[in-house]
Amino acid sequence: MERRVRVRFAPSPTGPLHIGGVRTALYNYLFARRHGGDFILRIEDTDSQRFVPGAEAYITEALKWCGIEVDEGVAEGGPHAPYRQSERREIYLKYALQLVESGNAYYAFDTPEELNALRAETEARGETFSYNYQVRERLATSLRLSAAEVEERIARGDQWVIRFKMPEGEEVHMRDLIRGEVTMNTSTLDDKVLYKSADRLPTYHLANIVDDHLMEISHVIRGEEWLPSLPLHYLLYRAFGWEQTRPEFAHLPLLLKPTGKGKLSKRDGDKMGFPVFPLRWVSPDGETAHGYREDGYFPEAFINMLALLGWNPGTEQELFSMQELIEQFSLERVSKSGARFQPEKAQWFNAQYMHRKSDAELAELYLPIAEAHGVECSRQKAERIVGLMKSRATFMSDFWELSDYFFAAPTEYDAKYMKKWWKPETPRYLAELKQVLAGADDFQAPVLDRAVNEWMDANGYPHGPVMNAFRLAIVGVGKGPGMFELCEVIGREESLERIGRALRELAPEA
RNA sequence: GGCCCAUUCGUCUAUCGGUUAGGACGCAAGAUUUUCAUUCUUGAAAGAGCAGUUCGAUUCUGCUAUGGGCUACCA
Repeated sequence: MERRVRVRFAPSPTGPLHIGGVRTALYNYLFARRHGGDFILRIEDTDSQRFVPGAEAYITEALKWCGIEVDEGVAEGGPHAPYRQSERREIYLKYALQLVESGNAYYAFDTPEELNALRAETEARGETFSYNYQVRERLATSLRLSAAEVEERIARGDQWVIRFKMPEGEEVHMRDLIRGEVTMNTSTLDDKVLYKSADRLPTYHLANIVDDHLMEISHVIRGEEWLPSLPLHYLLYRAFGWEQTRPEFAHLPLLLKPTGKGKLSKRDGDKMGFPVFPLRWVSPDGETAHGYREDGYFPEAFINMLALLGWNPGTEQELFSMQELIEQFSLERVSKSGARFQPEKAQWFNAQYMHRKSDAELAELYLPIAEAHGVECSRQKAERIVGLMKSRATFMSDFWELSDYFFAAPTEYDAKYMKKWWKPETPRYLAELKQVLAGADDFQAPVLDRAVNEWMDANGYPHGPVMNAFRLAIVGVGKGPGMFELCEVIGREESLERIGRALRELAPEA
C-alpha cells in the first residue's frame, strides 16, 4: 500500500528565512507536487528565547512571493491544526511522560549553572563533556533519585527537564534517500533534552517526531545539519512504537557562504554584494538586509536558480518554470555535496527571464519607474521602450538609466565618442540629415531607414560617420537601440530638436 | 578533540567500469549589431593524493589530505 506523500517545511521563526531555507521549502514543495501529495507549513517556535516578532509573517510572505503554495499550515488551517508548535504545548508533555514511563527517558534536575560548571570542569581536564550513559547515574536524575524524591522536587517547583536515555553501544542503521545507508553508534551520542519545565515546551527533537507522526508526514526533507541527530530521531520512533510509519529521510546538501568558509548563515547579510534573503528584512532593532524581491529579481528567476543549486535534471535544460520543475524533480538527482552559489549566475537567470517576458508585462512594471522619475509615459510608449531595451537590462531597476534619453535630450556628449566621430564635415551631415528627417513621409522606423539610407547613398556619404554622429546628437553616448526605432519613439519634433541642439552646442561657429 | 557527511574546470554540474570527461555561469577571441546590449561561433579551464580490486578506473574499496556539518534546557 502506497502511503500518501505528505511533507512539511518546518522553519523556526528566529529571523528571516534565508535562501537555504527557501530551497529546502522549494524541494519539499516540488516533491509534494510531483507525487500529488501535501505540503505543510509548520512553525517550530519551541525556543521562546530566540523568537523574533515578524519572522513568521516574513516566512509566509516569502513563500508566497516564490510561488510555493501551502496546503496545510498556520494560515491555511487543516486537519491537524494547530500548526504552530507553541499552540500544541499540551500535546508534547504527554508524549514525554510516556517515554519516561516506558524507561526511554528520565527526569533531570541539573540547573544550567551546574551543567556549565560540570562542563567547564570536564574541559579543564582536557575532556569533552557529554551528558550520557557515563554520567547520568551520578547526576540529579530520576535514574538515581527515588520516586518519592523526584515527586517531591517536582512538587516544590524545582526546574526539571526530560532527557532521552540514549542506549549504550548500539549501532543504528539508517537510510537517507540522498546518501544511502548511514550507521552511527549510540555511544557517541548524548542524552538530549526532550522537554523543559521552564517554558513547558519540548525541544526540537521531541516536537519534531511527535508532530511528524501526528501529521502523518511521509518524507522528511531537511538540511544536512540534521543528519547527526537522525539516530536520535530513529530511536524516538522506536521508543514510541511508531517504526511502521516512520517517514523516509532526505538530508539536503548545505548552501555554503559565497566566499570564505562555512555554511551560509543569516548573519552573512548583504555584505557580499547580493542578498541572502528572499525579501528585504528589517529586524526589530532596525537593522535591514537586502532581499531578492526588492533588488529586482523576478521570483521565477530566483526559484529557477535555487532549484538548480543542488539538483539537476540530468539534461542540459537550464530554464524551468515551476510546473516543469514539479514534473522533473526527484530526490535521486539531488547532489551530495554543499554548493556555493554565484551571484553572476543569479543575475544571468534574471536576465534570461527579463528577455523572455512580454513587452506588456514589462511595461506594467516600467510605468511606475517612469512616474517616479517625473516623466509622462503612455503605456504604448512604455511597451516600445521596454521592447527596445530589455536585452540590455538585467533588473527592472536598470531600465531608467538605460532609457532616460527617451524622455530628455542629452545634457552632455560623451567625450570619447565625440573624439572618434565628430569631424569637420559632421555638422554638414547633421544639417542635411535634419532636413531628410523633416521631410520623411511618415515618422516610422522603416520609412526613416529607407529615406536616410537613400540620402547617404545618393550623396556618397559614408554610413559610419553619419550614423554615429546621428547617435551622438540624439543620445549623447555610444550605445542604445537602433536610431530609427529610437527616433520613432521620441517623435519627429523631438528628433529634429535634438539634432538642432547638437549643432548649436557642438558646432556653434557653423 | 570526537562523530558523521562530502570531494570532477574558478563556480554550479553531467558521467551510474571502457567518453577526445559533456553542459552552464564567468573569462578571452571572432562574427553579427553602421553604437551598445542581445544572439551566434570558437578558446582557455577539472577527475585532491596514494594504494588496492579489475583486462580496464573519474566511477568500486581502503588510507591520507581537504572542505563541511554536528557535538546547547537552539533549531
